[in-house]
Amino acid sequence: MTADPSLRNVKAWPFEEAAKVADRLAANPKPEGAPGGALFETGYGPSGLPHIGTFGEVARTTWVRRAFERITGLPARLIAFSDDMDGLRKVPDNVPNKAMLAEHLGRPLTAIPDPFGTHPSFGAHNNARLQAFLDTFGFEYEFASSTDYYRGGRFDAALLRMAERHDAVKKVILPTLGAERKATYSPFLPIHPETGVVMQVPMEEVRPEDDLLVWVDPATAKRHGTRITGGHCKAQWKADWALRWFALGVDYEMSGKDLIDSVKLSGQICRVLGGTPPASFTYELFNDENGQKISKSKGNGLTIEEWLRYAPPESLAYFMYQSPQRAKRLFFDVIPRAVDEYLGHLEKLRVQPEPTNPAFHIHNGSSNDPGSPIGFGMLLNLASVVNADEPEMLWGFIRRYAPGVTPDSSPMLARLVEYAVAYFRDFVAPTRQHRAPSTLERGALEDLLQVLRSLPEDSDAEAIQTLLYEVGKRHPFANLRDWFACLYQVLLGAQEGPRFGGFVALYGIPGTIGLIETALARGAGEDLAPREAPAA
RNA sequence: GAGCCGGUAGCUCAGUCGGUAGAGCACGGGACUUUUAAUCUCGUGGCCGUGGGUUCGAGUCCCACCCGGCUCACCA
Repeated sequence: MTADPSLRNVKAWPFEEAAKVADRLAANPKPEGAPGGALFETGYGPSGLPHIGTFGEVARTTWVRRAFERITGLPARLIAFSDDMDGLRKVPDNVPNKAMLAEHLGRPLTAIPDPFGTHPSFGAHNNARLQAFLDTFGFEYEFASSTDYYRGGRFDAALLRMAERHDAVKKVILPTLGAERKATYSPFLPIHPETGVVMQVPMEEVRPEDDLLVWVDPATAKRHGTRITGGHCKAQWKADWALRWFALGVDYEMSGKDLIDSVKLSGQICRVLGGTPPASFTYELFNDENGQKISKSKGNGLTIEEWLRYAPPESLAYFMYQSPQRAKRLFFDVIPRAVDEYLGHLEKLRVQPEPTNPAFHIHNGSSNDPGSPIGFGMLLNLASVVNADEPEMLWGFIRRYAPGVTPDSSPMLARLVEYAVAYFRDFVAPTRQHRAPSTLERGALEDLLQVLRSLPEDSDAEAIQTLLYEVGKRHPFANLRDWFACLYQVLLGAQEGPRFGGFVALYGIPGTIGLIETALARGAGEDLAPREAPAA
């Protein structure tokens, strides 16, 4: 890609961030022989599974990466770094074989059998889950395992440097700790040679010249000597981050605001080691619809599975693009708007690619996706109106609204129709209240039933509509509006609805007959099973 | 205690380089419709948290304060 330095002035945060990376790289050139270009990192905790925030972080980092490539014309790599050598602190509650895991507490995740039995270790299992997750979205990245890096010696030189400057490293961290933790703190966490546990103990001696850590097991009072290099110890969190930045030459890493202090302290340690910390970017965390924090126990907020059940991943990417440094509320109601705003930007991108356009970043520069001639908000309304429990119901109405539009000509619309139907099934249908018909209405419905039964199945909407009026007029409704209200409320469980002739034509005469029979049976006192409510 | 974000229409939010205040929803009128929905159209609605400062001019930049939310101070 050819460099376009003018892009660094584009008022879009990925370009602003990329300019920071370019400046950092210019001021801190890679050493001779090292791969050129910039290194971007995203990191993952050891025990958690990928979630909506994981998606956001990788998507956002990717946008900065691409912007960097456009500005500088230089290559850029993204490593997804898994801290899989970390000790297991507690047994997660969403896994099998908890008793087995409990026996391995404190050991590196890669040294613990996989409770699912599908991978060589628990760490390998989680790593595979992470990669599978990232792969479903087509992210480009290089996976990095902390354990592999430690054992493979990729951190050895940096570890020895940290040993040489052990006191200075401790001096960064100690002032931030309480008295209790201060007494036991060490940037080095040796792996216990007998138990395999990642030890949090003070170092008696740190001897870089001998590649040796000397420490005492508090449980046995036994002295141990552990090699610094080769994966026999790992670094404690903030030191570990700094070590990684220093050893790999990371140029850019973003993180949530909960890590502001860690970024600061790890940066200081990185400098103590003789490196320059990466350009950093702090994003805000998401809240629920009431502006409250999202907690798994409360179940508030929104999972990525929920989002992707009701809207395309591009709309989630767009949501993530928007104001990453503002605390945004993440709950169901933001989805339709995100979809429609995304569609708007997609349309503009197709016509004229502009680097300030969010869709420019989401689609890496351009797209010829024709988008959707109908907005998502409208589709959701329509789905409710026409009782769209099947895509074909929506398509029937779409064909009349936008003639010539088909799933082939508008693949995006075809996807949105599926999402709208899912929305209707999960959120609208369960709220429908089918009331029983009055005596008057019962008579009219029975009349309609006879009429429909004698009607050809391919009767068109207008013909059916005419018959509906005739049936309504045959019965003493105060006005015809009441007749149609009866149809919506008794047959569909809704207060309002579509022109009923059109509905019957699409829903099918046999289907409509079924609706009426069900309603009459309900009115006769039969106890029908309520529609099953979805898990919200 | 330290730090981050926010406060703009009834609600949810946008507001670019400082230049007459915007959208969606809601509400009201109209069109379409064989008196029914979606849809389309027009409209009502603002001390831009408060006070100061810079400026010819501030929602926007600076300072102070008030209110709300979140995060970190154990681990990662």
